[in-house]
Amino acid sequence: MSYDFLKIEKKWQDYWEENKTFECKNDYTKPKFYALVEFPYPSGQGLHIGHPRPYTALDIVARKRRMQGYNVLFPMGWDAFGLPTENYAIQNKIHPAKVTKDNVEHFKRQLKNIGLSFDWSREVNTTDPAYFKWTQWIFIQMFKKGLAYKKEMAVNWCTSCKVVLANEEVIGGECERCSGEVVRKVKSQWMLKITEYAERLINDLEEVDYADRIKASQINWIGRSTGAEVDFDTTIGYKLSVYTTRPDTLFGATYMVISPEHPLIDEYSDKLENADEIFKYREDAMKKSDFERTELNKGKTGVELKGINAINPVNNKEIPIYISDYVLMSYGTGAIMAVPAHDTRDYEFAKAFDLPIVEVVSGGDISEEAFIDCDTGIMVNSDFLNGLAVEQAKEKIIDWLKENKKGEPKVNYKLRDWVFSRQRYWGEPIPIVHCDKCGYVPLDEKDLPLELPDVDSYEPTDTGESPLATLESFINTTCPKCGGAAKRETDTMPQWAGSSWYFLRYTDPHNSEELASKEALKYWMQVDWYNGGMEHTTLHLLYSRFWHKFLYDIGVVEDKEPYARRTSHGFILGENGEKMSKSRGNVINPDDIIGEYGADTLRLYEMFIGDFEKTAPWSTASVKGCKRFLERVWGLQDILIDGETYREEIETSMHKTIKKVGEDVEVLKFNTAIAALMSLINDIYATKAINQAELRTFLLLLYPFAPHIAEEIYERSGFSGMADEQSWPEFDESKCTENTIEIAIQVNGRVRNRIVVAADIDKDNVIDLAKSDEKIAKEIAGKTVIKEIYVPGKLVNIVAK
RNA sequence: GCCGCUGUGGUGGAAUAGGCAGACACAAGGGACUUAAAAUCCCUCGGUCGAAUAGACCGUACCGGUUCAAGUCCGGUCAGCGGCACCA
Repeated sequence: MSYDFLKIEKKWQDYWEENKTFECKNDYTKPKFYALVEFPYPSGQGLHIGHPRPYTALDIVARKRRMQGYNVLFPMGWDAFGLPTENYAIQNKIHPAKVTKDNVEHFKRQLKNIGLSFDWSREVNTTDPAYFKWTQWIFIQMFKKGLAYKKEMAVNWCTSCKVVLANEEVIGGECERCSGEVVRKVKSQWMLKITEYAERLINDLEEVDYADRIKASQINWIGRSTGAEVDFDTTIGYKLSVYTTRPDTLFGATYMVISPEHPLIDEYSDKLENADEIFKYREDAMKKSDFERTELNKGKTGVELKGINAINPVNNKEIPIYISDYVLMSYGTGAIMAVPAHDTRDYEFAKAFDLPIVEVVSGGDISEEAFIDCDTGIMVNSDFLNGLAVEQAKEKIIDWLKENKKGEPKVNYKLRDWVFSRQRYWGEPIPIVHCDKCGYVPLDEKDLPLELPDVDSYEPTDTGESPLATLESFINTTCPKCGGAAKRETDTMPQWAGSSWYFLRYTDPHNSEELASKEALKYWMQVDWYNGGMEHTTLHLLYSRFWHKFLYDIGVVEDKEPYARRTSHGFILGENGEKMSKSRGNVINPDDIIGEYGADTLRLYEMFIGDFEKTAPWSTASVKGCKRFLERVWGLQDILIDGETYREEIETSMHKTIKKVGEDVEVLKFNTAIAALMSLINDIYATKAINQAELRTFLLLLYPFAPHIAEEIYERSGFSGMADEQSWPEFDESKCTENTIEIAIQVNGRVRNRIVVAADIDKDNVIDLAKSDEKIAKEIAGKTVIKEIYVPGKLVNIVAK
């Protein structure tokens, strides 16, 4: 009987579906485990070979947890709003809902072919009105709390997608999705005040178990810095505030710079002697995209504000003010004090405009470059700060600023509010109307969901308006507050909206009264283990933490943080080590691999390919190794003998492997767990037999990794019940070590021989044995032994001179 | 520039908390079986010297240090990957 994987896999997949094997119990008395993988965007291309890697990993965890007695929630759904679907719909003149439905079906079939143990009864879809009703509901709650607001602002506009992008979606001046050119455009946009949560988003990372690299990049992205806001008087009476992280260098501030958008320019244009020149500079700067403005190695440009000077508060010296595009309106106050001696950019600007450079921290050579080092410098040319170290000077100057009412300590963040509107069709409609009398008014909650209307054309418009804006019947409505005529918001939400809370919906997906019941949320949350891509660290992961914290604040959820543990997988690259893509011609289709080698082989290979957290190149040749292993597993049936306890010659191997596999799964070392199973099967074949007790344990260890073959052999061997209902095997620590061990004997750190000794031998005995060994005796003859080291179970080192 | 990560055989990768480097695989070579091929099984497989499965030396990007002992710790250098980037 050969290993007919196609037949076996089909058989068990059908069985699991018919018997609803993986639907989790609504038994809230059992211990729970919530395993979560990021739900995919169901693109037209179908499943990518990268998808099964994280899915299989948590499938292994989920299956193991079920065997360990947990009530496991391992759900799956669809993050289905999005541009590719909309674009496909436009090109092919099919409704995006239909495209979505087809793609979902395709994805679902592919996922089922991998044998993942998802609870499909809890499937969610972000484009389902019954789902996005609650996305809209959350938005309205945010609006009511003042966290959603509309603002006229310069935004990132993708000229190709014809849509506004969040800062997070702009990569090196290009659109994250289509690589199209991104320019600045002033538009009125819905914004979410994520900045209000910046501090908590950093601080609460201490409460969760995320991989360090994930925490680090979130902290980096939020970009907290501490310093002071300092007020400078000007010769026209305007108070010019700046933010600085180096208030200690205040005596070195020899000029100031404001950003081109700074309100001072319009307010006091009549005082400017060179207003024309300044307005011209501003116009040029506004035309450029953020990327152009911040492009590397660009020389500093700017124009002096003639007719206005600033006054340095610490020494009352008059200093000039410049306008320059290296100062951004969106950070701090949009103005800076320039300390050229101790800031690289200011240094560069001062050199270009021949401005004075005054050293206030000694220790560098300011004739060569700005001196930045805060740790070693001593204050000079700074009156009452002279002689202090930088840190002391910071404290002292802040005290001085407070006393003299010239400034105060201040914390700043790089994080900006989240641009939340998109001018596209295929997204959640924003449930707000604009009434001339009442302003922006949210829909009544009983009128949710606000569904997408049917339109003839989903085409984006060059005017920057949503396709919905052309639909009079949709736009014109009545104000929920006053009943008067009002107009609907026509922008839709970004793709990140639906994924910001989907993990909550899984706990109670069919609830029509609430986003999920209190009991379900209380029982299932937090997510115990969430795995997803590194690329979502500063987008989805941060956004969903923000939403969850908001829901915590309004009493919907009980935990401050949604995810107790977050891990990240590496990408799978093409065989040539490059990113897989159609244009490179190195795409591997999971369906092909399953057809040729089977789902169990695919699962095993994706886990065996390398360190789970690192990228790994695909190798079809190596897939065969995993297939061979499963063939050998199948072959165990031919050498099966009777026996209800482990045979002596294999006992230690059995116990060691149970321990190793169990531990490795918990720390993402799936590759070495599989290696351990391979070693065990090699040991078993070396004995030319396997007994029933051994086979049963082996199958249970294999089951989470390769469930179809494990279940099949389990059944054929006549063991009771199903593999997935059995308890995870246990090991006996005392049986994990051999009775006798081989230890290495080193002389002066070099291995000279190996001897076999009893495992529990003591130091004196083993060293006597080592020294009496013929080779070792020869090595140390005529020398004085200085030191004798015994590392139990490993080696002896004799140091001799 | 800043933050994070990585550097080990022909390849993917192992190596608890400093203790025998190269587990487990892939590829390659040799052999068995076969009319033949595939599959399977057995053997070899870091380098140099060597007839050797005797033995010795070298070897975890590079230079140095700590230690009885370093892939692992410390200091420095180089290379690559990812992220951020005129953030004051």
